[in-house]
Amino acid sequence: MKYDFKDIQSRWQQVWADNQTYKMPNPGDENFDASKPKFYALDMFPYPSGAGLHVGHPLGYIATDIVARYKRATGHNVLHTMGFDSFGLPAEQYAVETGVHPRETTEKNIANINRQLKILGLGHDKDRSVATTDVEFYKWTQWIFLQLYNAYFDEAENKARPISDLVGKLESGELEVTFDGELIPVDLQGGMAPLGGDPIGTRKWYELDAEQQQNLLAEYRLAFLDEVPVNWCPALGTVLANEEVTNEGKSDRGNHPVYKRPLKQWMLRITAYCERLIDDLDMVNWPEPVKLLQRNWIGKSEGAEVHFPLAFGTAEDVDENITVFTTRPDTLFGATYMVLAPEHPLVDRLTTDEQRAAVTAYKAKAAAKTDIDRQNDTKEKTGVFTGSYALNPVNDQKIPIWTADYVMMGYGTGAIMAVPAHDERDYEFAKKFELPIIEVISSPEDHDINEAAWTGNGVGLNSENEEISLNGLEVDAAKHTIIEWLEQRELGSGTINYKLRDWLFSRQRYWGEPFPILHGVEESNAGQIRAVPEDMLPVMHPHMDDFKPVSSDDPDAPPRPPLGNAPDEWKFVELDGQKWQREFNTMPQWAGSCWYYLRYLDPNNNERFCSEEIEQYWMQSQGKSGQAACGGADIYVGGVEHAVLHLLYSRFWHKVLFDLGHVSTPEPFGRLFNQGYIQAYAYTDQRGIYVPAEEVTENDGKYFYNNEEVNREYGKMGKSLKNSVAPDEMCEQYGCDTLRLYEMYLGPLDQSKPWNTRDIVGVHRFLQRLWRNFFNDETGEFLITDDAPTEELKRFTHKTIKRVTDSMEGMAFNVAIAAMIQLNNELVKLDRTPREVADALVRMLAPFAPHICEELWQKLGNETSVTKADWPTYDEALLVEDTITMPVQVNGKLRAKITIPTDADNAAIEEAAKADENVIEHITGKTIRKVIVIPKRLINIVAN
RNA sequence: GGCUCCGUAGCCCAAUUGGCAGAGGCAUGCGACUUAAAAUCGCACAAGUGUGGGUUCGAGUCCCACCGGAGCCA
Repeated sequence: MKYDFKDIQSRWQQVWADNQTYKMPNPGDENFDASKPKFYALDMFPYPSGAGLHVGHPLGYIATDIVARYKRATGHNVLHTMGFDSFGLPAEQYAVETGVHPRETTEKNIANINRQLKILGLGHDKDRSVATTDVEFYKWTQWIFLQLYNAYFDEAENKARPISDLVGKLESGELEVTFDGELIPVDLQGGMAPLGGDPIGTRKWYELDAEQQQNLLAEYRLAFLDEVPVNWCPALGTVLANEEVTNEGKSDRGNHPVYKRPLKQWMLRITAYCERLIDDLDMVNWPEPVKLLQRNWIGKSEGAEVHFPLAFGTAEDVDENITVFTTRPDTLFGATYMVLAPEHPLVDRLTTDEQRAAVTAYKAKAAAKTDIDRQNDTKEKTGVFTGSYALNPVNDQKIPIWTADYVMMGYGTGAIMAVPAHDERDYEFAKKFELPIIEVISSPEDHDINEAAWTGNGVGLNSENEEISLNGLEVDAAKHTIIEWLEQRELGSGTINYKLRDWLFSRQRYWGEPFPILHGVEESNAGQIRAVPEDMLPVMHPHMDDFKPVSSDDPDAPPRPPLGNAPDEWKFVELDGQKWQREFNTMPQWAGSCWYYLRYLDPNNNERFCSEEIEQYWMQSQGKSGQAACGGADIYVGGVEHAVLHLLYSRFWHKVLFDLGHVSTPEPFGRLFNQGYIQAYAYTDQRGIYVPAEEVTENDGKYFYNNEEVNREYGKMGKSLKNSVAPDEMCEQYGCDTLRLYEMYLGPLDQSKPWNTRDIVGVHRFLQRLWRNFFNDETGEFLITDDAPTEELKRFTHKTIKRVTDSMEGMAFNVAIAAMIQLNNELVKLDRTPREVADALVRMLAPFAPHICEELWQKLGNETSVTKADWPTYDEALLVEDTITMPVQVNGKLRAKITIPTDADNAAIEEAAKADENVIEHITGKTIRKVIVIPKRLINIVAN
């Protein structure tokens, strides 16, 4: 009776499916045991690619599955399922090429991946699975978008609130509006606050017309339309996210040119949350590198805004200021010129007639460049003098104003003060255009300011006016001093700036969530925007035969989203007697993944995206050790490539939902774990093109494909390197228990490691040996005995339980497996396997290899499933030995080993050590300076 | 270029977190089974921890510099 993994595997998978073994009821459901603590095990859900899964994908899924099973065994209610991030470009591209509806392609791919996942024997609650393309799912994605649309960020409370609250405050007169659109609180008791009247003047809400009111609210909504420079790819007919644009400024797909162009787009005001997104990282149990990446991505920098008075042309009289943001206000005395981005609205006004032609030409040239090109440090700096000057507010020096494309409109204020002595880009620019370089921070002796800028620390020099001096001050002290002075003189102020931009949220695509937004198209509602009423959600996709976006070679051609070609019945809606046109943009792929983990909790709820009671049970920390205080999923496993985008976007959405009272925790993912990549050898031919790795043969250390020698490389497994190994084949050959074990046995989960198909046989042999410890291969005789194990084996078993338990807690699955192999190897030496040991081993191995363990569990005579079995416990008393062997060192070198009672005190240990012959030999004639005794570890005698 | 992480037997990895460098697996060698091979089983084999310095009674582990690899940002 051999170990027949195929039979065992298919039999038990069927039983589990029939019995709904992995179904997890919710609070309020039948069979829900409220006395158990909860555990929410979450995977980053996959995009259902047509290529299917390779062995790298399930690495995290298997790990999460093992954790989930372990937590069930240790008495938790465990929520564990898997869904699909199924909107996205490939299905749409396929639709463009073939006319097959993306939904059809998507569903086919999902079915294929579900088939692959099924083979792995993952214990998912299938009834909780969702796909972001499900109508019932994206209904709520649209609903959440409307929550954002109908909310604003209250700076005073540092949280989002319904926009109706803002309207209320405006209507009551609590807030008034300046002509800049800023909101000013009015002291209702004392009337207008500032004595002498307000120079700017304010208006009350009722003084604004409907359009002004709408525009004002748009300035505050968390979802808003704005004209921003975007990556516009006319050939694909869509805007692209930054990560979809290559370093060469071409589209990731198709290699078409991408241009920066201002377009009216939906934006999400994630920048309002910068501070909280940074601060709350302190609450989550995440890998430090990921926290660091998020902090850097948000990019908080403290600096100053400084107002520079402008002199138009050569005129001396100044009537306007320009504000720049700088992180180095301490270098203000070294500002020798200013630069405006070519798009800056002041450029035209500042340009003198003599410079007009040059500036206009330069602006056109800059507009044709990509951002990437403009930021590229290696490219030579370009720029043009506008003919106008500004005054440096610290010393009233007249400094020229230039326009140059190394300054971006999107960062800060689109204008900089240039300090060539202490900024590399400014330095290069100044050298090229022969602008003055004034050193204001001391540099080390070996640094020559005539050769390069000094960007490091130092003390101030050449920095004083009649009122202040920064000379001799360290950088930080100088910053504080100058900011204080600027604030006193109203020449500027200390500010905080963030690198993070608002989130560009619209795409010109078909296969994304349609926006629940309507635009007025009649005379009576022209220019108005309104939300689709909640009871009319979801806004479904229109039926279309042609999915092609309208592409063009002309960079100035307007975007024509595919939904614009939808039939009129879809495009136009009549509401309250007015005609409205639907929004034609769709949401980006990130939208659904921002909240899918909440839908898993309550996937069939028609009333709400998730019931409050259920959300609270699964998301809130119950104060168990290991749970993050901020609540959220108890473990979230995924690749580090989502460190910023997905994880930042979903934290943002979650916080908005939290502020508005829809969820009860400030963070979505209490604990994050990044699994490493699975890597494999890849091979390139003479042209540098990757060839299929599985068809490469080795001969004498050289590698051949089609009899041609190929070059061996190494990298992340995937389609692009043609080095994928499919899990299906591995399961076919060795069974999924072996595959699951091997993936975990490769090495630490968080490290990248190479896949070696030839190594897999090692863990397969382990399972075969395990099987033979239960059955005689030839006779089929059951080898389990009720006789008690020897004392020694009993101790070893308990030590193993401890090792495995500790390893499970630390996610060190490779170590846990090694410990079980060892215990199993001990059993191999025996004729019969004691039931007590077999029982513990099967319980421990079950999370890793559930199929074989279920089979063995039944053979041991159990009537319930091994998936319901408790985790074994160990007896502390059995871990302690009576005697212990301790190494004895003399001057740090190992000289002897002594065996002594475990409970011997330090004096006894020392005495025993000094009595050893070899030790005596090494200390004779020397003076003992010190004796270090570490109980149960070692003795070190220091003598000379 | 900046930041982060990682370098332990031929290969993948352990090492109670500063305490005897080796648990496990692969490969290799020998042996058993077999007509033979595969599969399976048994036994054996191996490095002083990338390099150089420092702290310490004691360093794979902590600190500094360098070398090599991976990732993120520019």
